[in-house]
Amino acid sequence: MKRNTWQREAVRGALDANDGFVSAQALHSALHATGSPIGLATVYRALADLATKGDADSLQSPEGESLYRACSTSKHHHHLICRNCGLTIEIEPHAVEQWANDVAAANGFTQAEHVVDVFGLCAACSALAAASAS
Amino acid sequence: MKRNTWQREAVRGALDANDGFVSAQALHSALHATGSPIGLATVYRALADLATKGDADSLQSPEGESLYRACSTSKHHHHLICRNCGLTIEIEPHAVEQWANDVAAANGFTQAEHVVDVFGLCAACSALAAASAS
DNA sequence: CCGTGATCGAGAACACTTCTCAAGTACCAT
DNA sequence: ATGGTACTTGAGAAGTGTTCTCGATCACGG
Repeated sequence: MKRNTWQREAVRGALDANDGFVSAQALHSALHATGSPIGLATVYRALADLATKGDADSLQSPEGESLYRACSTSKHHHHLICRNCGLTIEIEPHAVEQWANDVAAANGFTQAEHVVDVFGLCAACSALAAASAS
Repeated sequence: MKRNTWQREAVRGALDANDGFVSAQALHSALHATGSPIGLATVYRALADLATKGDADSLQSPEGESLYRACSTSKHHHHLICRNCGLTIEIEPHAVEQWANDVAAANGFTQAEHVVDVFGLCAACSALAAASAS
């Protein structure tokens, strides 16, 4: 039995308000900044729940943090993430899905899951990088 | 200036002796098991160095550990990893490389890097899972 | 063989996440 | 509306993995 608490709503709201991936800690800070006395443990729980229900994506940042993002669809999909500004674009990798399954099957693997995320610099950040590099 | 110490050799050796990805902690334990009094900090340092020089791959396990693997080639490639036994197969994702670049370019991204790893159950572990599930 | 300074190692320090448990409270039935 | 129940919360402790500190050590060049 799941209850509807304002804390859960707050977490979901904070996640929705954010375009890119955010860490649990950042989300907690953000919520506190708005005056919510929500606890860190609760944020983690809420995020875990959202991720489980498919309402949020989670991935590991290279630094080892767990990052979360509101997910408009619970369908399987992947991301194109700007390394600099965090801008995230959802992508639909039909080809990759197929490929991953093929590769897995060819090697006798079952229950294949794949981690496919593309990191790069978005157009804006690319321009900035080029400018500062010159 | 880099020195050649037996500790570094030991770490590299232990990594080579292993087929799949291993955690830094596991590597440290393995080394201790062989009698090396090597320190955990040193293992981390050596692994970080190897990864930096391109002699080792590193990736984050879903649990957040850093996993390392000796890398025969410093060429870009990906992995098919058994979730159960750790068996790792290197795969050559021509199609995916192309796709990743296309997607990145289509969205104005530059310097695209991608994380493409497929997790699953290898043939042997699949059989085991099926047997225990029934 | 010596001196220098990079490296080692044990443990402390850190960051992130999960767990504990008493107190609070949303929900259902009445 | 009221009461009971048990899920949820929150503060801090605990746990885990990684990095840092710093004196001691040891590889390497001379």
